[in-house]
Amino acid sequence: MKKTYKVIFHVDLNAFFASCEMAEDPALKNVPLGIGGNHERGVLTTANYPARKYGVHSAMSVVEAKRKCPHLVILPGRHDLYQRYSEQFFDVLYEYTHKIEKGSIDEGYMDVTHHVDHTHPIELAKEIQQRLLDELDLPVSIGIAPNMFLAKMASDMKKPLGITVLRKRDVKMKLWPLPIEKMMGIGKKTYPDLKRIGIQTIGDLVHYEDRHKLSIVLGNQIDYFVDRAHGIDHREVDPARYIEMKSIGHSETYLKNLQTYQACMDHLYQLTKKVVKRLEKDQSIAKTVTIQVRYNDFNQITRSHTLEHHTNLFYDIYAVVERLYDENHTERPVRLLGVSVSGLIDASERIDQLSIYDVNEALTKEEHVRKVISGINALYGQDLLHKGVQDDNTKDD
DNA sequence: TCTGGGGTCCTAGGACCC
DNA sequence: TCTGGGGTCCTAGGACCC
Repeated sequence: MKKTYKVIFHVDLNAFFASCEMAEDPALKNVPLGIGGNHERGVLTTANYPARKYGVHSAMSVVEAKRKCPHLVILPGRHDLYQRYSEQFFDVLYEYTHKIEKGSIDEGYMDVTHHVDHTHPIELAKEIQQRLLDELDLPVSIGIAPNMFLAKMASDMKKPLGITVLRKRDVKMKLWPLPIEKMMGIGKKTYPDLKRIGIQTIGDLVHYEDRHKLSIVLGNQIDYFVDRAHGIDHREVDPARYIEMKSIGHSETYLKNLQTYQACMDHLYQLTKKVVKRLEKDQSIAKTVTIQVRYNDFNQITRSHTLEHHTNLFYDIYAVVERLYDENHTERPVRLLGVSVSGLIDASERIDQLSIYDVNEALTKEEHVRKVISGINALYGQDLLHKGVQDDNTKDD
């Protein structure tokens, strides 16, 4: 018989980056630990639970955290290590089902509807939690609910090492009393607006009568949020989501603001190198190049340019970065620079684009000519190499 | 609280095409 | 020619999440 409801787990690694470091070095387990850049402009990405006792938490500036907890140990963060742990974490989950949607590096949704035919959901959650602790030394909280939204809200209710069930009939007692800013999707901009019109809790949102006033704050997301507040969420756990990366970027905040054009270009060059390295590693090619410039007053601009064809060649991408910066350079001190690429596709798809020609010859010729021509592209802002190709097959309407 | 770095998604206007 | 309607792509900014 077909079930009329689903059983969704949201599995959330507790203090993930810190937990990885503690798994690697158990001596860190009982000391307050934060992960982040240990300098004046540093911010913590994670704090372990001993550190949280001092009021230290993620997104807190390192200066502030040290004030609250002078003996806080701060480690710089090793993303490759965390990536490996994350993969092992998901490998354990995949042993139970492949209907898993990654939420981020440290959380995922599992649709275990069919698995719980023969195991009680709570027993299954306990088993998964214990295994992750035994095998990887990683603590998780698990939310159990009939949909993704409620599972997510549930996993947040008890940390660390919590298991929380949130059924439809629990919504009134467990969800509605929560402050509105705890709701997924309500951030620090929307929260004050909701408060201003008298909404403090998720329950207040459910019972709000002036729909017009509410729509001014929530726009056309209004139905989305009201549904969620009722505990309604029809999304399916979608394993394909978030598997394919949509953009790759690097950015840096500088200890001292950059004052000169040359200093900015030097850093943009390095950032572009990092981005291209990752493009190559992922075997992807990109179509749009974006730079980000944040000034000392925290105002920021983004400027982007879309190429006529996808590429992962350094000289192609850097030529665009250089031109975008040239066009937007000012005397204002620069706090942060960023380079990112988007419109990513698999590198093998480029061959498909050229398949009407002799593939091998077209590719080698292209690789060769592009390096030479990218400088000219930078000057004229167009892709000269492909202009001729394009003109042959566009006029057809 | 003087505010990182990795991302995703949405909106809105303009260009351009049919 | 005094003015449309639908669709897609590009660009810039912004909100949000971990």
